[in-house]
Amino acid sequence: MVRQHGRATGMKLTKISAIRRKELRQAAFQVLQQEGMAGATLEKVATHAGASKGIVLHYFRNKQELFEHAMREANLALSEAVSARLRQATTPYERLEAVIEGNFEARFFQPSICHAWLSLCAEVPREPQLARIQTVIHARMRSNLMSALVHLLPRAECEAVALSITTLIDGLWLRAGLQSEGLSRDIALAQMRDYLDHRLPRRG
Amino acid sequence: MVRQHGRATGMKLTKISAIRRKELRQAAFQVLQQEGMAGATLEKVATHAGASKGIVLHYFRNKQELFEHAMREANLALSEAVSARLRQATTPYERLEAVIEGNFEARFFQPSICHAWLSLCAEVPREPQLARIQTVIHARMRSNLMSALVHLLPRAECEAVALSITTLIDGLWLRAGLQSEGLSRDIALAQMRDYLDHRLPRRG
DNA sequence: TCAATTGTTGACCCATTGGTCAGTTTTCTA
DNA sequence: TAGAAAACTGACCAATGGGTCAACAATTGA
Repeated sequence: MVRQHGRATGMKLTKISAIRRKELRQAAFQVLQQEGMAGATLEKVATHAGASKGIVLHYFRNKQELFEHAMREANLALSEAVSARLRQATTPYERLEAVIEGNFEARFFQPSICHAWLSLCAEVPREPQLARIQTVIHARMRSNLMSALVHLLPRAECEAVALSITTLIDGLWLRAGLQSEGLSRDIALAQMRDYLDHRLPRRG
Repeated sequence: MVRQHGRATGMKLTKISAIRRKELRQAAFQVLQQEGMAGATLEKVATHAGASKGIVLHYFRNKQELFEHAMREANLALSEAVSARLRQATTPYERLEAVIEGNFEARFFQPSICHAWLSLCAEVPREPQLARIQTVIHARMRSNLMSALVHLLPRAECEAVALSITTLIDGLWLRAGLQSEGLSRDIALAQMRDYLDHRLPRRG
């Protein structure tokens, strides 16, 4: 809905405004992929979006706000991918798969994207806004997993397994961001399957 | 001559030179803990070590080299902790535990340290030196794990399990660096144990 | 003891960058 | 279609930070 998050004001939200903001958020994330947080300058973001530096600060209070929105935007895409898969899933196990496979879709699980993500994560401890977003992301991940796990495992184990799955996903993303050759999607998915096969009770 | 990069263990090494370098490496890592890579300026590192900016660049070519050494230093500590535990271990299972518990020793597994580590990781894709160090770290981790796993599992599964363990450790560190309250050591260790209990064949 | 080496400092340079602003162009609307 | 509002630009500013350098202090060793 954009409505540029709360910032109160009635905010008419001209079309152009919405479009430019989105362009800039995306440009910011793309620059992040190539340059990391250190090299992600306002000028580069502007250039990347085919605009001038001035306009970036016209739409975003400052650098932090820009990258905060970039993080939201990037997460939204991933989040929607998972939701879409979740909608197709009928059984608990399928819902588990939906969450996992959504997180490893080819268009997301790429070294440069993982790297951008890593850069954002590294800022989390010093940027309360980013921390909040991160919290939300983790909460949703947990919730998605739990809703499936409670039907597959004794209640007492669900929490731990949900955390393990999240941890594995994070760890694999980290690895993919670290190794330039990247960790292949197949290996990542195989890892996740291996975990589920051994941790979940046998089933048909 | 400084005999840079300690590697060639020749170790003539003026005393003062060796000491200063170590102080600076450590100061660099500490600043990283508090400020992240963005805020880790040469001036701050110098101040933190009770010296002037000039001296930092007297001992290290440039900022990259300084933080490269900081990463080496930090890793060395962790690495030695694992080695020490490994030396005490007799059975393969104990060796596994040594690696895991070494990676979660209380003095290492702290939010600020995990955070510093995260900051370093975020630079890896753009800093070939850091990438090399990271590669070495992963290689040693894998090797340590494999030497234990081959006695506990069919050969074909070892590689995957070693990767899973590494991934879990990385993921838990990441999480600890992200959440300010941090992930408690107990939970982290419980996670690892839970994984091993389900992935390794039953044993006495 | 006296040079030579090493350690150390602080001033200085320069490129970069986040952010401001005054003013110009485009778009919207009455 | 005029004028208000929004979009947009580029120049400018102040601060920061990496890196250089010349000079000074301490240490060493012959």
